[in-house]
Amino acid sequence: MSWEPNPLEAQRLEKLARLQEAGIEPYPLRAERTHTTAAALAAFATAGDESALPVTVCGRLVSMRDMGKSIFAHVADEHGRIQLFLRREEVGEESHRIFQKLLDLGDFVQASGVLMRTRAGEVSVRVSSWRLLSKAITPLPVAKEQEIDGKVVRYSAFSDVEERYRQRYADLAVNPEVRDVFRTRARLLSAIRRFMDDHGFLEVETPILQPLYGGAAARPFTTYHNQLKQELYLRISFELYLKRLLVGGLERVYEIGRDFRNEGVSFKHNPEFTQMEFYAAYWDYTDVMRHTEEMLAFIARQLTGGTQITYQGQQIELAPPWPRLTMRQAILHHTGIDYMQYTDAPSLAEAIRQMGKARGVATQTPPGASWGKLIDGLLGDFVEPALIQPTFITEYPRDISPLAKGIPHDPLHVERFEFFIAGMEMGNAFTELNDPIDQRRRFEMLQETFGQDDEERNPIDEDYLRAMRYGMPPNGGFGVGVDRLAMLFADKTTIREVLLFPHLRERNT
RNA sequence: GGGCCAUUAGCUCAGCAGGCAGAGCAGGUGACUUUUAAUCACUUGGUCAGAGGUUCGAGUCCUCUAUGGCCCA
Repeated sequence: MSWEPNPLEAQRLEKLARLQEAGIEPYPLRAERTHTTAAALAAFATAGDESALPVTVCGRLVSMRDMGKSIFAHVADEHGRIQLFLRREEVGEESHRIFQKLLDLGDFVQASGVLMRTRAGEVSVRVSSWRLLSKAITPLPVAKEQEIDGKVVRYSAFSDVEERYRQRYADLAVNPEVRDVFRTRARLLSAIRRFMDDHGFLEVETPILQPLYGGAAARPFTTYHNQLKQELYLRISFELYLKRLLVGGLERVYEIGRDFRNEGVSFKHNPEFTQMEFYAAYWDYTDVMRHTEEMLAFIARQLTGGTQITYQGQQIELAPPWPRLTMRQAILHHTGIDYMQYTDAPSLAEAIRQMGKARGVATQTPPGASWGKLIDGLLGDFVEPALIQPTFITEYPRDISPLAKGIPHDPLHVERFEFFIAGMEMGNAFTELNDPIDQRRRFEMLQETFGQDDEERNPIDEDYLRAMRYGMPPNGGFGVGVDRLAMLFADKTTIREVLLFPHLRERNT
């Protein structure tokens, strides 16, 4: 796709040429700045109105009011904006003329002068000299702002969702609150790291390109290494590599990184997403639960100062302990079905259909769905949306949990939990299976139970089984969707709002 | 995968009963010696998402396609 300047861009290219004719380099090598806009305003507040404090500020021109012999303009930098007050007699005829005629909103400038307060009361830089730092050719969708009772009201803001995602740079440039979302996200990541590091976990990085995929029920992206002549997969989880590290004697490990799943895109799914997984030797899933609730409370305190957050108008209390409910209790409570009365898939599917009919609600009983998948479906449809306050759902069906340790004397369940906040599944954890013989059996069972295209069916990873045969300490493992946590803490309802560059379908224009 | 809705100027949006494509902001020209959504005067700007159809005539009605949003699966 090549670029054909539109009329507005052509005008600016013309101005660019005239700037160059006037001997002005529109993209100079260096800039100088003594104060950010926020620092300048703070310094003025300290120094007082009569201080005539000299400053040099840099930023984008975001407003301009030409009064003839003087010009008022605002420059915005990352954290704020400040007004420039530019007078012809102070900067000189030519400089004034160039500012007036050849600058545009969106241009980066550097301005030096002393701080003063205008008649209208706004702290401003009384400009004695200025320089162009970067000429903007394409006009930003600049909106006008007005401050009403200390709140910034923006008019005609850039708000087309599709364009905001496709041109996130423009979105970030003109919608400062979008920048805040990603600051929140960064603080979330840093809080997670601090918490894990403080609890003796080692941060590691394992392969993204894998010869075999595994550790989750998902379809992978496939790629190819030309020189090795080898098919490779983008990882769908970190699990099997992190657990190899426990075999190697690293007792507490975690990884934060990208997983890739070749599946649908929705308000809570992006083909690549960020996951945090950890594994701790000598822990079981109850230890993991304790760690989980403490971690979330820690994150909340780091981000907000307290453990209570507001999500979409709902108060959510993250302080431990969180309620724990077995899968069986949860399903019974929300659907009236005690699935232990139907311990095979056909009878459970029938019970679900009956319940749906009786309640007049849609149910999902796809043919061939295993017992565990049916239960998981009930959880997603009837329980998950109701779990607004943080909740652990425990004791998952064995047939959908091939990497979790069974519960003694219970052939149908394993020591696993998922946790839910704001009606969203946030993470998944279990007492990890460390018996290599049982693990092989479980893998083989999946091969028999699930069809070739079923997402539950992963290839058998013989190298992983070999690692297990060397002896793996008992351990607890955990995975959390970082994007969903970011949604929670940024109070956003779609994953795209917390991803800088969310995946969108290609557009052929 | 299915249903509904949307797509009009750089941005935000009108336009419906089929009859000359509009507004505000941004842009241009000019005025203005402290304005702040500055103001005032004049003014430029469009493949009405794309393709096809109905019609004397389509931004408006129909079909298909593309992209996005919401709901369902």
